[in-house]
Amino acid sequence: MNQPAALTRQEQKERTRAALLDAALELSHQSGFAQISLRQVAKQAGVVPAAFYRHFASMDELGLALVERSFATLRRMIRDAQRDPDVFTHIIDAAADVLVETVKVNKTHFAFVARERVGGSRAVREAINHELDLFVSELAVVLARLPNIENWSSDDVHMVARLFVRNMVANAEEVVEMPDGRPDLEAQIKEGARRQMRLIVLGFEKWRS
Amino acid sequence: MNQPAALTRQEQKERTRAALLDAALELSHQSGFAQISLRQVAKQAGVVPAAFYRHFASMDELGLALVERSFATLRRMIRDAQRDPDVFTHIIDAAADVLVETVKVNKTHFAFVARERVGGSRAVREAINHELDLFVSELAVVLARLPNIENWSSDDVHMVARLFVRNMVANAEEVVEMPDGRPDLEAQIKEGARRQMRLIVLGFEKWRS
DNA sequence: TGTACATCAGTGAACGCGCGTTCACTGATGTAC
DNA sequence: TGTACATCAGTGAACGCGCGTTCACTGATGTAC
Repeated sequence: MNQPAALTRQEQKERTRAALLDAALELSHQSGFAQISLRQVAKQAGVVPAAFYRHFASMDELGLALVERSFATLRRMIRDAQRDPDVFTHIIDAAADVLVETVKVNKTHFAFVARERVGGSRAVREAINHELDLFVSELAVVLARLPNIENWSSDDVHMVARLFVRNMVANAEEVVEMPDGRPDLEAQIKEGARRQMRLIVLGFEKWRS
Repeated sequence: MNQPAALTRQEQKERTRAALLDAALELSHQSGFAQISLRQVAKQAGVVPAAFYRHFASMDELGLALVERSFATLRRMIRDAQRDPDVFTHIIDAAADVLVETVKVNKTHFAFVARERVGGSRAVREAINHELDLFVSELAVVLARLPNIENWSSDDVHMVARLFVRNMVANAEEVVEMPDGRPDLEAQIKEGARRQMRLIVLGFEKWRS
């Protein structure tokens, strides 16, 4: 009969930090990160308000940590999608499925990004837009390998990547706002995303810059 | 030498109401409507906090009045665009120009819509999304008259209208965040909007539901 | 293994502040005669 | 036109509350010997 291994100080600190991040994410789901207070976050995480300062200097700093965590999820999504060989043969159906599935599983992260991209504090907003720009560039690299796009100017490829990311963000917003237990709505959003992407891709063939 | 005509009670009340709305719009430009306080709005409008209640029961009610005012601007835009005969011959260039120009002139209204659409309180958010849905339907009616779209299903026309409105909102966000006195950036956004719309329209010809 | 000291994550009380809301009021505008 | 009363937009003081931040503290974990 061993004692349950006591946590080291470091482990315990890490847990509290994670609890604060989770608390902020959950609370901001209702009303937006900018509306929640340090005291609410501390209470939800089960610590006293002053303890907050052992982990973050301000709510803004916690917000930036959340941006980082949320985009780690997004990057994992695109990396997985690239590894899947179907993506290049059935790129559109795959993208629609992956989008809806990933967003559903990581609802809180996507909701955070969608909300704070426009409504957040300056620091949080800028961090998110920077990450989205990086994301557009990554997608542009993937797109540049597609048959009809090979010879486009890099400006044009970037434009298409922005068009896709915008619609991805917009569709993610819809999934996020979807009430639970409505598979019909989910199918509808997925179908809409698929059609929009198909329409855009149809334009590829005839494009002249 | 006449006395300057004294304002009637009604006129004076109307002025204060407008001052409160303007104050809220201006203050929310910095940090978002949900972050500003009733007291800040009253101060900026030059009245005592208690006077606020002679005009609105709460900040939420003022927010809904702002949604209404902002969409009146948007509706005027689309109505003007339809009256212009060039719109059907050069629909894309015209749309890009009208978009950028109108947004520039009505920056505060567009900024309000873009921000509060996702970041606002539930009531404000829902009011904006409802107005945007109406806007999509209006645009669908216009699009249905275009050559390659005539025979599409109404579902498909709606899908395209959503695609356009989404990109319009996204482009409006960019114009709103554009620093003053950067005509180069403005031209860049306009050109980007134009290309995206052209790409989408190219897909029209080949579309099979 | 045992002891003495150092570290430091989390505590709890206190602070001054801006908040939304209430209330009785004031005094200019409006109305009836 | 003049008078007496009614209306009501805006006032100013007061309230209780949650906020972010500070501070000296506690006591478990970590370290040196």
